[in-house]
Amino acid sequence: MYTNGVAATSVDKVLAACGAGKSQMYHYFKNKDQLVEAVIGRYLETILANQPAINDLHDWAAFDRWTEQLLDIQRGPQGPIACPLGNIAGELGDDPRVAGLLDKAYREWESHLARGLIALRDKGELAADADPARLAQTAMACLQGGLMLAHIRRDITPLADALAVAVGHLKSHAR
Amino acid sequence: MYTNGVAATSVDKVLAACGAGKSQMYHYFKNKDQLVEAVIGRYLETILANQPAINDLHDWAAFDRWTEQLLDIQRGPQGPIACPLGNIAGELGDDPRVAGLLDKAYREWESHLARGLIALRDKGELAADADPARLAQTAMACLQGGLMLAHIRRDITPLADALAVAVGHLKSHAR
DNA sequence: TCAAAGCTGTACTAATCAGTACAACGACAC
DNA sequence: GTGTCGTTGTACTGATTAGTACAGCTTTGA
Repeated sequence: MYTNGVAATSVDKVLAACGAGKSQMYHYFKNKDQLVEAVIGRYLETILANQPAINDLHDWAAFDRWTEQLLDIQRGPQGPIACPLGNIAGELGDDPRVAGLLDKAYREWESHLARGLIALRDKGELAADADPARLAQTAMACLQGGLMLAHIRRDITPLADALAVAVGHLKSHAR
Repeated sequence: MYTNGVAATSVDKVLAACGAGKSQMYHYFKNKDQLVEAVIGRYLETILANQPAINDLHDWAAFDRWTEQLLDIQRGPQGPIACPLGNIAGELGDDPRVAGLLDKAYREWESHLARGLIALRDKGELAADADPARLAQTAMACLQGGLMLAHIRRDITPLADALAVAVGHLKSHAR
């Protein structure tokens, strides 16, 4: 589903790939939509597991370490890879049900950034009137766009620049 | 295709929607892939036609008018809408052929921004060592991510903030 | 030991898919 | 008029789709 899209990935292909029978699929999932729902959940888990630095945003330098970790993932052998959630968003974002799930997933992702920003605010290193959730949302927008362009271009530069702009924007609220 | 994705939109549905027969489709297009190719071209035309302000980026204030125009589109009755090119990128971006077409389309889009930046540089209002193409690319990344989040959230804020950050970044190179 | 409940393999259906075959249509040159 | 070429409608094919039916398997609990 990540590589070829959700619609182009039939249930039969999924089952063949994992060596399971059809009765298993329809025993554990009501239909393909519910499978996709589980896939979205798995995407978020994988994404967060791949960027552990997002859990240690205790100072401003940690944000730089986080972006460096993101860039390192994208420097892999197969070139820049797309964000799985972004892929789903493009294909199924008009479906209100899927949009809701994606919204939740992104908010969870952003909450890690917001947590770091709140810690900085509590330490007096972020302006008291700064809005951590909104700042995190803006950073996520830059990250997502950078990922998408980097994937399409097979070039990490758009992501690197977008992340630099995003973190620069966060730091512009530093105290 | 824009609403439901490419794979979920059968050739038969397209033909039914426009009242054409199958022989017409396969007379003018070799196969569905070529139809998709034409759709991508049409997407770019529509996108550029919807933001005429991108052709008049003669001073810094014009960049603000351009972002305001983008936001006005998204303030429409049906809420924030996704970028058609971004949708295709999510579903088919792993296909090298499609990725190339999207890359070309985005470069064409960005070239309008770069043209404005070059004009500013020639007037001495942009730093001489600034890279217009790269700045345009970064702005596009922010724009794309903002569009995607705004669409998923049914809220224009992520796009507004991302655009503000993008133009702020451009202006940070002003002379 | 036995029955119930949970689990799985295989075969199937009806619908839909992209693409083809082919006859017939229209305009236009001569 | 007539033949040619570009165009179109309709019917079709074989493959694939999501989902179901059902029999048989395994585990569990008493």
